[in-house]
Amino acid sequence: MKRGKIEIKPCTECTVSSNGVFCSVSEKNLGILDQARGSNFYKKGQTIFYEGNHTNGLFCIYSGKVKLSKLGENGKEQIIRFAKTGNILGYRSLLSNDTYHAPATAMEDCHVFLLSKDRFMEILESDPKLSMNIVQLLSNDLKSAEQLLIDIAQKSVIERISESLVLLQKTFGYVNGGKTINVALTRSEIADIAGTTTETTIRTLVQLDKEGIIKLVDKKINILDLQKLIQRAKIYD
Amino acid sequence: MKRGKIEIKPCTECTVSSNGVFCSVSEKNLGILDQARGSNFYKKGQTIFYEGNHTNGLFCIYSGKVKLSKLGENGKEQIIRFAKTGNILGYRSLLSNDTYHAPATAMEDCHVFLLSKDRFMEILESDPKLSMNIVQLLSNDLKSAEQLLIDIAQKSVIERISESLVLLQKTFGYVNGGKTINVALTRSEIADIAGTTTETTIRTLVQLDKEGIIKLVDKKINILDLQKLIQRAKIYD
DNA sequence: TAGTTTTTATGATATATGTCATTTTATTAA
DNA sequence: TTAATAAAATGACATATATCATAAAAACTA
Repeated sequence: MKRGKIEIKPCTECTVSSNGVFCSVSEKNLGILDQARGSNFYKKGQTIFYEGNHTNGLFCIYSGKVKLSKLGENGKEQIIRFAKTGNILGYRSLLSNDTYHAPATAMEDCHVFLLSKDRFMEILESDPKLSMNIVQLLSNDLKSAEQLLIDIAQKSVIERISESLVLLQKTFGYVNGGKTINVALTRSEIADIAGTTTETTIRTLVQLDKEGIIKLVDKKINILDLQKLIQRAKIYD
Repeated sequence: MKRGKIEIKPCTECTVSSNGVFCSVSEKNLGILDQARGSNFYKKGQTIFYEGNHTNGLFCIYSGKVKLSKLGENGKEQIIRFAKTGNILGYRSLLSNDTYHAPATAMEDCHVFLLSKDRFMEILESDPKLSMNIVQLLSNDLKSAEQLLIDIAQKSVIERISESLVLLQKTFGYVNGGKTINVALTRSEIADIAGTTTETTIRTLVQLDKEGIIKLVDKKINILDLQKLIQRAKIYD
């Protein structure tokens, strides 16, 4: 963990995102954030918080990619959201005074800041712009969750898999401007986004490959025809 | 529509709920609400707002029951939430400056107050307690939506139908302390909660009836053994 | 009250997707 | 580099649930 190599900027000089919830916060409050924040590293595969743990603060991703999932009664995982550099985590549970209900797992090595609940609430109360940002964040999450709900309830597997790929490309983009989706996932994890099994996911990806819509190269997924993929996903918006 | 018979109290004397979002609002702001509110009646089956319509305000249910659904690409409906006396509607779209994404339909005759967006935002900005309530409301909605998502993705039909019945009983209670769920729904609507078809819903309800867990009397559904129903739904929380 | 429409009920059948088993291919560790 | 482990791929088969068809009952409505 060559921590010394990573240059970590203070919150007051943060440039990781242009539309994060803290972007509109005052210089003074950013200073408070700096003093209050703790810093954690997580290796790929590590759990950032466990389902059922009591909420102790807010996480802010400085680098890396995170998946938020939820475990069904049978133990099967459902991925409900992704988070990347500049995003915050844990606010849902924190704000409804709840235990965490969706375990977060590092999809690659992550550098994450932790802000205590008390300190966050303090800044939140003194900054109406921030609370408006949080409201918008929650609204958008709710909108996505409802959309995912209806997709899983009503779409076929190939539509859901296609949609999952579109979501991944929208969220993480391409590897330096190419056609390769900029995130590494196993087939089983893709299954956990689309709400299906690993085998069915493999078969479906192979089918999309044969149709010339995507190209599978090892674990990399290239999107050859995004328009067709969106069509296959029956996304109209 | 014997409107004269219904006694409508001003917001300052509102007693319809003890935990509504406006319950903690100051007397002064309640007065403003009174002056600002418009009043609408909707007959059973009428749509309160349509998907895609531009957001013009916030709805507050004075009496009646409402279902919020979402239409899939194939036109099939998925019910995502219910609202009843004291609940508010339309805040999700309003707060993310969006068109409505979930049409709301009156499940019985409804009396609904309408508050303009501007006036609501005005009160919201002047009342930190209110904005905190809204944050909590959104958090809870998000939690439920994620739960419903994983249920529909992973549970079997009988589990989902059982869970839907438990939800209905929790939300609307029993008809005067008895065993009859205090809401009238068609089998097709129950299917739209559980994310299945009308036929499968009918068969499943008959099965639960045969098992002695519920008792179907015309359109009324009686819950004979709530504990067993919860077990059947695989609800553990 | 009779007639029309909607809802509930039930059977027969189809099918998408899950499950289980096995092989091949990658990835990781020793 | 080899061994060990994990992931991907593919086939055979099972099954839950959808779909289609029809009938019976209930709820409107003229």
